[in-house]
Amino acid sequence: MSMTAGNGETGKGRVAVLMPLPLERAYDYAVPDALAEAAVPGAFVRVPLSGRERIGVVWGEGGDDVAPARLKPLTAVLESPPMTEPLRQLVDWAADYTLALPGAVLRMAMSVPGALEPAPVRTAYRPGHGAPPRMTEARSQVLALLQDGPPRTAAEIAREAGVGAGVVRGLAASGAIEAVPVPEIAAFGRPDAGRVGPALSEAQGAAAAALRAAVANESFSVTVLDGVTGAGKTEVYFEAVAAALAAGHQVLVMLPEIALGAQWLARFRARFGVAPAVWHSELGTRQRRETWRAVAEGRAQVVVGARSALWLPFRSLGLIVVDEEHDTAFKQEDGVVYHARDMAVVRARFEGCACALVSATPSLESHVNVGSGRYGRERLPDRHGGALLPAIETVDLRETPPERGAWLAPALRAALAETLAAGEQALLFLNRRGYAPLTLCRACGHRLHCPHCSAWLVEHRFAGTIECHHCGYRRGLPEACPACEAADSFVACGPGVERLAEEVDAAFPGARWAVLTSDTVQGPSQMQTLVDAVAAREIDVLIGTQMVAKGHHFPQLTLVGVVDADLGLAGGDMRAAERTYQLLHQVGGRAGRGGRPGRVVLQTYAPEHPVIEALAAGERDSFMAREAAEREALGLPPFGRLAAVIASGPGEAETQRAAAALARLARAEETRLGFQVLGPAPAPLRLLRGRHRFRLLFKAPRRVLLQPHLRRWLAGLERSTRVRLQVDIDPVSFM
DNA sequence: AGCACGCCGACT
DNA sequence: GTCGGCGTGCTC
Repeated sequence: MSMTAGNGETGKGRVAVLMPLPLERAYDYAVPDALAEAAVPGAFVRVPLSGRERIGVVWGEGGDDVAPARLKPLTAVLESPPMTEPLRQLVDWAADYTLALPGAVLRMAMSVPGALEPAPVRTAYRPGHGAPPRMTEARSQVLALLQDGPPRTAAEIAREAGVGAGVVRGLAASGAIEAVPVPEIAAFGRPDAGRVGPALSEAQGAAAAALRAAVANESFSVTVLDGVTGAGKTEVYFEAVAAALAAGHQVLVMLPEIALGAQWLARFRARFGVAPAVWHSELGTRQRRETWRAVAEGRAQVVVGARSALWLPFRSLGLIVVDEEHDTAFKQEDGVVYHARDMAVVRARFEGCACALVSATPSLESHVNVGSGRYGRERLPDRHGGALLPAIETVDLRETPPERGAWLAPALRAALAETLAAGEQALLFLNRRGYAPLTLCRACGHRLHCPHCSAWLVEHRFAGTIECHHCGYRRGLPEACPACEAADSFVACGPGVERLAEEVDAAFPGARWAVLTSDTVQGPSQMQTLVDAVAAREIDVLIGTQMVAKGHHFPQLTLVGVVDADLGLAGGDMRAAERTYQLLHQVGGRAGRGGRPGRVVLQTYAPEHPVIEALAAGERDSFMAREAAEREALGLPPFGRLAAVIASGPGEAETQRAAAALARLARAEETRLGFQVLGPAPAPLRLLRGRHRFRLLFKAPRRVLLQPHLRRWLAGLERSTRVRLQVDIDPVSFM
């Protein structure tokens, strides 16, 4: 039930209401006297907007620029707990920082259909007083089921008793079971903070104590928890989770979606006795609604989720954990462009709580923040439980190349043979989906490219298709070359995971292999099936893209072969080296757990590259220091500021004109402001989904803020309305 | 985001 | 002569 305005009562007050719509600002509404008390800042309210009712949030005092006569009154204040001040501050801050419309940011914090309506009432059944005219096997099963346990819905009864829906209907009609309304309130187990955790090593104990102290402070702090894969970081931050729970606070744990699997949940359950609430893109509407409500009402105490969990309506956060902190999946690239790790730190600041950034390979940003003293750091030096770190070898492909038409060099083949002979498991890592990255016509050299993007089509031989990896375009491999009409003339160039599987199959007959990519594994449940198959030793060789690198542990795996260690370095953006280091380190971390020493073989054409040398020597800190020095010299983040603007539109010329016009506006003030404007240049993906794209890059010293000027220029820019301008503050991708 | 208003092609 | 395409503009 919600409070509703009585007839014609109009109070004198007015409030600003922000709506989850792409509007420039909050709109003012009159507050009827009857609602004055309930319409506090943060309250969810129902308001009229262009003839429809909308739900918005009271954002503050109204202004005086809209004439009182034009104001419409609030129609209702909803029962839902008001949005807390820290979350409202975060919405404002994020909109200001990313140049997004505040309403667009607010949408992320309340885009849960139905969550603000009263909990729907479902019809459940319990044993009634009547007796069915005729007793059947199915009917007695239903009655027996309902004798114990709570009332259940018709669908639940049918499923649990293994009977048809008609049986339930018949019993209800006869009065043998009785309908009762049950509000839809999902139960979330209370994690037991008092349970005794696993024994911690000395280093773990020290790190856990530091994190517990940070939580106990009940004030903003950021701690980087830095430890190699298998060092037991999760158990350490679980201690901080326990401390926050014991103090009566909620906890948010953010993970890249792909790492949010059964393994993590099982560890949580082992520590706290129940499963946490989970939040990710695959959640159904009902679960979303129930979880959102449970978080807002404080019934869900720990939420583990992907980046969108950042916007959940926690009442009282005591700790935010960002696990795999370095992962670029935390950067949202469409809609509101933001980095969930950075935004998590900001939320912790507004909430006045502790934040832990967890990684085996912390981002350069975190390294620098530790160095400057802004963040604390706890290190875990060793693999917990005595497992040895893997030995890393490099194979110089210039000296010992694979056979023609093969992609595994002799050394890696030999290592694979040894591993298989020993009855152990191996992982081959290649960050390329499909059969081959490029398919061309042997007769005329024509390359198959996407009709909507400036990208090659990738052959997926297992599926019998060619696909664009950027827009989802897909078709069968043509019989004849579209250019010269030669038949059966296509030839695959370069390796993809499918081609690798073919090679493994030919070289090691009888070896059981599986390919793990986003094509073969669609969601958490399929991932779990595969992880279980590996654990059950039903698979000898796992062949995968970066999906294998994250979050899943394969205890029997003793060999990791990186087929093309140079792959990530080719693009050459400022984070290429850092990212490659993180990815390969993480892949290597899959090897040799559970007591067996692991072995990592890196195939490379550039063994002298700093990334490869650092990986082979295990010299992470000096590598990161070098990277930092390089970025500092160039004035790049985190030492300087960077913003990218992508202009995109259906027409190439008008798109370029808009980008050029923005560059002109900015260049007029370049010197005065200390900016550097680069571009416009065609984006690496110059055509995406039928839109032409041009990039501009704005660089500034750290002390200069880019946003106010960008905002000014964008507002004054004359352009075709077909051209969209997307701002990306602190860009991660340079495509 | 919706939804209405407003000017140019293929239908009864 | 109309129905309907979606470009443009507005919502307190």
